Amino acid sequence: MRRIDLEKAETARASTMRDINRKIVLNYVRDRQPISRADIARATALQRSTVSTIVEHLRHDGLVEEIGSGESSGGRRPTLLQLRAEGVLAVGVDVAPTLTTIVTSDLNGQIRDRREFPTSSNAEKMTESIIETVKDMRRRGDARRMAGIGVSLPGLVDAASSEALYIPYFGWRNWKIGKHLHDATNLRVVVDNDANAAALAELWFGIAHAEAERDVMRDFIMVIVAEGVGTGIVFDGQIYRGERGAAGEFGHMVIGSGAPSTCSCGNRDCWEAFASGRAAVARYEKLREGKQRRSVKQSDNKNNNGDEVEMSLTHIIDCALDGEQSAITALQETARYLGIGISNLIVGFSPESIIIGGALTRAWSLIESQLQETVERSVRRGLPSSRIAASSLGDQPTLMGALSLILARKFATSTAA
Amino acid sequence: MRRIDLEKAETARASTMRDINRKIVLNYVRDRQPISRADIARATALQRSTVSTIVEHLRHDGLVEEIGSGESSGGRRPTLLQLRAEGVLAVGVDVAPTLTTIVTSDLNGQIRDRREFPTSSNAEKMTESIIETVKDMRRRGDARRMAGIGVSLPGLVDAASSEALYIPYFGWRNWKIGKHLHDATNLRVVVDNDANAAALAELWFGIAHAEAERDVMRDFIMVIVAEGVGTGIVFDGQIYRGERGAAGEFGHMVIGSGAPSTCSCGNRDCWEAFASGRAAVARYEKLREGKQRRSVKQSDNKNNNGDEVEMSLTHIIDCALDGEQSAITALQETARYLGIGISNLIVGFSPESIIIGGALTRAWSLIESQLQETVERSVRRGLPSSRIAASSLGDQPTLMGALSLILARKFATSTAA
DNA sequence: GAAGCTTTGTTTTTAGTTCAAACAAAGCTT
DNA sequence: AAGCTTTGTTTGAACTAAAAACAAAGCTTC
Repeated sequence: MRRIDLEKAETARASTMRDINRKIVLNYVRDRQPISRADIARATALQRSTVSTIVEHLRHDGLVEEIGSGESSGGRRPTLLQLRAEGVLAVGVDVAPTLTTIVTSDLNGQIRDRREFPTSSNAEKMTESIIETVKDMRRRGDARRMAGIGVSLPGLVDAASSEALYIPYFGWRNWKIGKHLHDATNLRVVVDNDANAAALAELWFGIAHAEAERDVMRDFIMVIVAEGVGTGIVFDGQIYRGERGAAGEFGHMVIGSGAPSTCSCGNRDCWEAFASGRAAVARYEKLREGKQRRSVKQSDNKNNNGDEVEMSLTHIIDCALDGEQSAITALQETARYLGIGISNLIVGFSPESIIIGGALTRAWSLIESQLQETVERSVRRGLPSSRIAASSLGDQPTLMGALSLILARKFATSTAA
Repeated sequence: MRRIDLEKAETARASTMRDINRKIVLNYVRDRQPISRADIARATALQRSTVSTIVEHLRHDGLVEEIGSGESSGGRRPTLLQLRAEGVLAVGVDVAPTLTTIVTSDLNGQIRDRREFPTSSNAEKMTESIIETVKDMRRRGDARRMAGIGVSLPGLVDAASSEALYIPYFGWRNWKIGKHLHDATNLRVVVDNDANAAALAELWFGIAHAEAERDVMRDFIMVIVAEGVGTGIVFDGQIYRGERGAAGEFGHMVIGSGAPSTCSCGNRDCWEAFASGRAAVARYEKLREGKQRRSVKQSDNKNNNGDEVEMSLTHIIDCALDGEQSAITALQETARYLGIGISNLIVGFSPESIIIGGALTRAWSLIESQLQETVERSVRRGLPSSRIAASSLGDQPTLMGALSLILARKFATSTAA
């Protein structure tokens, strides 16, 4: 039950009807491939004749293809259909504090080409490197099929204007990466915050997609824990962006006071100040009190390159996985506060699940029980408790997220009406 | 850009097209009344002929009527259309801790009939009283036009089964008010949490509706502050309910420790424990230290009738409005913590605005600046700050909410596709 | 005040899409 | 081999909105 937005609502005409049904059929092919026309007709309650004409269109557009016939169930054998994955290439650009990864993938999210280089703290240099890499991939690949470039950034992004408003890690402001990339390549460019992008990837390529039996998750929150803490909210199968695209900054919610580190916004009582990689580093340092081999700058100036801080979270996780007690303690204490924030989200949203991504997930085995326990204790009794899980997208959910910014467009319905 | 829910998606047929366009036209009539067919055609880009046939249907259904002709702009005079408000009657039941209000209204939300009685702490007695009142209203009114009964409750509600899972104020559990009301009246019954209901009212009958120029708010959060703290989330013109309808319990998010009162869930670090009417009462008591005329039970047992606690918030507000300093201080201190929670919501959602409702709003003039200031200080610099406003629905937003549960259905699009 | 222009609303025809039913193709069962 | 089942296509009907023509009613201007 939703209120119509009269400013944006589009009236239905014959083409609307067609577009809706084509999208539905395309999604059935994607989700249940291989599948026959008759199966689609049964599942959608469309007539077989209608499905046939729709499939004909989809084949003509190069999105669907026949792959021979299946087993007979007592009559004519069905003709099986699947996505024509090679029909579309997407480019994904994942800018993380230390490493920038650029890949191309097909419609199924299968990666075709991959490049990596260290992220520079100089925004102009980054713009150049990204453009160069994409151009090179284009030369070597099939440029005609490139549908667009998705860019995932660790900061505040205005998705509408494809502009990075503020990247705290490097202190970049108003980085117009979207415009630059578009001018250089003439491709569609979509830019978003890393947590939003990862949430989108989880929605379209995550757990639910893998386990065909389970329903697709449509309400969940993605929490990216690395240098900072970012959140991406998925509501009713859709990313929630809020005014000026600034939603999903739950990392800055107040959960107490006297945090071990400062937040990227300067406060000391944000969730991020308690539960980020930076917080873990601060705890580890305090535990080792001067004994630590590697000195770590407390980042309070913008524009510090900060590689050491990021390295340190990686380092702590390494030590913890090696069994070093103070590293384990630092991580578990961080996980406890992570749990408090997650409890807040669960209590407020009652989502189907909370998905954790980012550098911290490498220590998942060490922190999972602490996390579960904290949430268990904090969530109000009687309320349904949501599942908490590490991202199913491997170690780079944000990279998959960058691709999803382009790929999801091919299957999603428009926002109108 | 949303992912299609294949389990629920309905394919488009001719009737889908018709239904969409009828809803759009109906909403134009509602929002811009009086309006002519030609104006609707211009605004929607539908052909005048199409608008004519749609309006014919809407008139036949008794939802729209002609009210004479308007001014000519150089040609034939337009025939003006408006909602036929008497076509539909809705019943709204607002169960608040002290008072239960039952009203009927027309399609425009104009109240026609009104009854009130003190809320009893006995659930069965309440069921009876409500049924009796509705039946009586039905006898005296035009029963044929009654479209349904909306019920707003201060607690955890499963909207799908129309059952109150838990009403902390009275300790009621699994109160099947929906089923009982439906069995007794054979009308459609919709039950929801008070904050959700009030949010729905704000969406359909709130500020934006009154000021025709401004865009309709489609992303905001309703915060109801009375005995406890409840939140209703509106996202993309739609109430967000979450798993098992348990969303919107941000009152139980952790924002610190050592609150002046306990939360209805028993914890002492929930937002509600810092910012509810109960918290204000505790602060006031402490400030007056035994001097207060009226002793107030600290409610920690369920099933305490608790009228006195609710009376006390009213009482404190009265005193504060009379200029009593300790009452003012207690309220402002409460407002400060209210502000912290609101900051969290703003930072996380970046909604267009936060709307405050409930008993506390009577003290709006005393707390507004404190609230604004706290939020100003807490919200991260650079992020857009949302507007904070008292509900525009008078002193009973939840009553309007109860009506909206039925009325909104007449104009809203279905969730499908 | 009459002719011509403008605006509104209706009527008629056309086009696009799905539905429904019949048909053709291909395989299983007995 | 006959009959049944299943799949996919063909053909015509039904529904809806678009487009164009028309009718009604008012304004403007000479």
